[in-house]
Amino acid sequence: MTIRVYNTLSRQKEAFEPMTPGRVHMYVCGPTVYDSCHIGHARSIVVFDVIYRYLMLRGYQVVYARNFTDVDDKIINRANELGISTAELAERYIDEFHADMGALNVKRPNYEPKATEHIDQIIDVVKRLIEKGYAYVVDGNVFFAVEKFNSYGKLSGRKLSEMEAGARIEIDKQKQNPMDFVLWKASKPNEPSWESPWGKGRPGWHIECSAMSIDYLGKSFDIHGGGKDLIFPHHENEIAQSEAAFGQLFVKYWLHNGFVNINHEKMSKSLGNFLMIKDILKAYHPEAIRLFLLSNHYRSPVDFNDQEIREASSALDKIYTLLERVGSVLDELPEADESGTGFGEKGTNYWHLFCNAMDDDFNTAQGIGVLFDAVRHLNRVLDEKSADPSSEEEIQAVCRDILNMGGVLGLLAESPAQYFENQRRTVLEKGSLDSETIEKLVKEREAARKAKDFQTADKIRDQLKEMNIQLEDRPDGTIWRYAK
RNA sequence: GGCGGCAUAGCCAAGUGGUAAGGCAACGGCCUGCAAAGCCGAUAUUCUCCGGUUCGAAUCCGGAUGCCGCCUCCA
Repeated sequence: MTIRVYNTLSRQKEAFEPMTPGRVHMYVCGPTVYDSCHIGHARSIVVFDVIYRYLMLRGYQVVYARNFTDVDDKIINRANELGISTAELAERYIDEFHADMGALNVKRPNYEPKATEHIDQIIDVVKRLIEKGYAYVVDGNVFFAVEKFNSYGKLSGRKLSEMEAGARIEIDKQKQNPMDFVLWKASKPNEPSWESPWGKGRPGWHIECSAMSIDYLGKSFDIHGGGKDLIFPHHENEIAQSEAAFGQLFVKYWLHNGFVNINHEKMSKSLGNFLMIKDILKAYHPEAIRLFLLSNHYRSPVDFNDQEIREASSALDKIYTLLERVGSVLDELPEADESGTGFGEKGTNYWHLFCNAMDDDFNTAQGIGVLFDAVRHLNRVLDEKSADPSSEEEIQAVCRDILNMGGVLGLLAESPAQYFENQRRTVLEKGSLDSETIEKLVKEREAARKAKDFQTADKIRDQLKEMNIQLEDRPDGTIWRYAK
């Protein structure tokens, strides 16, 4: 089985064949650290996190780099507003980013380079572009001359002539062509700046990604990812710079994720509807957010709203409920197999179906369908277990599959006990009840039931239900959980 | 104006030529003192509409309608 990926460059799915067999070098555009991360960032990062996990599981040795843009206009403006340095501002939001991503169970890339720590490499690329005649200097600014690069527009499918016709950008008189973009920006007073052959300045936005990806992954590498909005101009310009400077293919596969809308509207500053990750995490389990984000194919747009995220939460409950059931039957849950060999013969049919889905352009939505098929299968086996104690092996195998799928998706990282305990704690924090009161009521009801006083028992249950507490009578006692 | 995408049950969603996955919700049955959880079942004769290609189309082609994105900082 080969993995097939949709390549923005060719506008079709292609067989995935890394440049070096067995090794994958990938780069994803990370955030500009001037503000908190929103759900849109989360999608991009979670999607590529899953791709990263899956490639490793398929046995590839993956080198993954994701940058921080820590110097640009927005950062400078924000730092000035707050009266702190750009470095302090960047550090603050990098820390926050790591906290958010940690909560979302995102694996750290091998490298997380910052633009400001790669000024030498950036200057080096700019120099090279000037030497080769692709760039020109005007008053301490260095611009890339798009007309000199023949295949400019190949990623976004635009032609220079057409773009000029429709261009509504303010024309910069320093530019030879309105579409030329800045590689090195002369600094104004009181702006962070670095010495360069063209005077004090700072890097343009696009050049950092070229310089850093090349530095960590090579002049040609396999996968470059990011949000769809980065196709033009950011990635188009990265290609132009990199290929002009080094005369070789920059990136083999370009992958772009779709947007997150909020209540059917685009997230935008004018609407003020940015949903920050840290705020969503206050109300919902991080894995519910992941499950929600991965329920649609990564290239499609997805709409974030209360109903959707609640549904994802219910779906996640269903999986953890199953794991809890398994835990009550087996001595311990099987270990997920993250060694990368789990792909071979060990898995059952569910695991292979899941891999088939993932092989098809990382179709997590389909994969999640397989996951739920496995959940239903296992619930059925558990229902019938009393009649057939020899089913333990099957339970082990399917459960391991479920945990393996969870491992790829970055889900099911908690034990069921932890998961439900956290959920109960959240309910208690929100509500006016404390666990002692609940336990007391549960005991009273238990006593009433024993005395066959079902009227009283049901009254207590209804009373708790009104406070979003659902009772569940099990053979080994009554438990309570959050009622959706 | 240029480029691109999408339209599948009440909602979300997978499915790119072989006869409609999965989740949530609701309904019937099993289980239960009753519930809950879980399982089983029935739910789209049909995939926005109109044409065409084909033995066969949600899937390919043409057209229509509707919605959305990018072209400006943006994941």
